Amino acid sequence: MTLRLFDTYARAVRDFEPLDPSEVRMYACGPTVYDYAHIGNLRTYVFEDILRRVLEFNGYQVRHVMNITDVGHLVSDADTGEDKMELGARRAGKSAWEIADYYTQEFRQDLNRLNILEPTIWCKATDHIPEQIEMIRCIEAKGFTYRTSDGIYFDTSHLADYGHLARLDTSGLRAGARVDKGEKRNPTDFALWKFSPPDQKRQMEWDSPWGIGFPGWHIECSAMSAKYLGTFFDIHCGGEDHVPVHHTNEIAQTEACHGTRLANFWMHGHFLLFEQAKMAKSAGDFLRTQTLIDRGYDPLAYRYFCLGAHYRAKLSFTWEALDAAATALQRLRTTAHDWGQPGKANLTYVNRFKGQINKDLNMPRALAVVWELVKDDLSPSIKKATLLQFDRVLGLRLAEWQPEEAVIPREIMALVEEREKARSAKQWKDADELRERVRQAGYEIEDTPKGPKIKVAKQERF
RNA sequence: GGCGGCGUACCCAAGUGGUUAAGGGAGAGGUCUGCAAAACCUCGAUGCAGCGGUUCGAAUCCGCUCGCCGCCUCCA
Repeated sequence: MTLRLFDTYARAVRDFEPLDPSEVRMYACGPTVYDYAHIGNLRTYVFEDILRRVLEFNGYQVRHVMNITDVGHLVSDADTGEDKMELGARRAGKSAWEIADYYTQEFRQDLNRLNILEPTIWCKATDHIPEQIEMIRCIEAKGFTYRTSDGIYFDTSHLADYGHLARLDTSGLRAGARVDKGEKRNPTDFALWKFSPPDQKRQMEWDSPWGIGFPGWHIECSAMSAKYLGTFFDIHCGGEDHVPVHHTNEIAQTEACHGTRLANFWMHGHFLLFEQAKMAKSAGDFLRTQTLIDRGYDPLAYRYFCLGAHYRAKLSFTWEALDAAATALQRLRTTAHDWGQPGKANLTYVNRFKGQINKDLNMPRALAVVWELVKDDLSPSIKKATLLQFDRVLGLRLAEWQPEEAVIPREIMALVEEREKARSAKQWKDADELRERVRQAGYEIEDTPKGPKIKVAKQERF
């Protein structure tokens, strides 16, 4: 069964064939660690995680590289703004290095909460300054650079097919219409190396053949991916917003230096919408995994929610939809738990599931197969084993889930016992009154053949 | 202004030319229960923003209209 993936470069779904049969090499653009990640950012990492798991499900070994951008990402892409790291540091009254460490750890916690597998290799931009300088020298030697008063720039007019990934119509771009072009020769030119301001000592700066300064944003990905994956690898992915600038420029740099378009497949996750607009850090509502936890949600409910939509479609976040996901996930967990020990997986179902995930990661359809399995009258042990196979891709931690043993306060237990006495005496009115008192205290009584079960009442969320 | 995309039931969302328009949640009815809850069963869009067109056949292709969003500014 062939794995088919959408390639932004070709604007088409293509059969996936690894360049090297022994290992699939993928690079995913990581975070700029100057602030927390919001759940919109994290949707893209969920998509990349699914991609990786689907590759592994297909039997490939995956070398997954992710960068940490801890320098050089300017506030404005006109290459004129302040470095986000320096800005974040000043705002927090800490050093840029401390800020980077802090938000890197927070990001890794987010990944863990969403059961996103960590990359095989993490790489920080600041750990690879020599590699970046070397690549800029390479680009310079091939004649693609020029110098301005504030840095070394890439001359995009030297590349005949610059912007192909984004289908950029460079002649139609209105130079300087919204952004001051500065000393740039072409509106699409971008900085490879920025000089430190002459009157100012930056926290992050390095010596280079061109002067003291720091690398531009795009060069780190080209340089580090070349180091860890080679100059032409299988898949490069990121958010859809990276298509027109960041990935376009990565390709330009690599084409100039190595003569390849960097990756065989370019894949992009689409935005999460919140109140009909893309979730943005600038807008007030900035939801994080911690926000969800504070509201009483398991972060994996958000993961399940993401699986309900195709990665190449915008997804509207609503609390009602997250509730739906949380409920569905909980049902899946309890049902699977009740199935007991896994036996042998059902191959027909596994193949149907695989058919969906291999169709450009059609997770909504894959979930439909999941629910069909749940309702099927196969034996519980077969269903359990089959579902656990699915979970290698779904990543919902279904195998390790256990019903929560809530700690019930003694006074609540006393009320429950009292109610049991009333019930055995068939004093229904008293029993119902006691149930109500327990509910007022925030607990629900569920009568089962084995006696009453007490749970923490579901929170009202609105 | 230019370019790209979207509009499917109460909510989220598959489906992109051909059997009865996936799935989840909510809701309604039912089974069970002293009552509830949970669970299970059943139901749910004769229609896919609107209007035209192409076709034996369209949610799916084309045109127009309306509404929304993204990119061209930092951005997952």
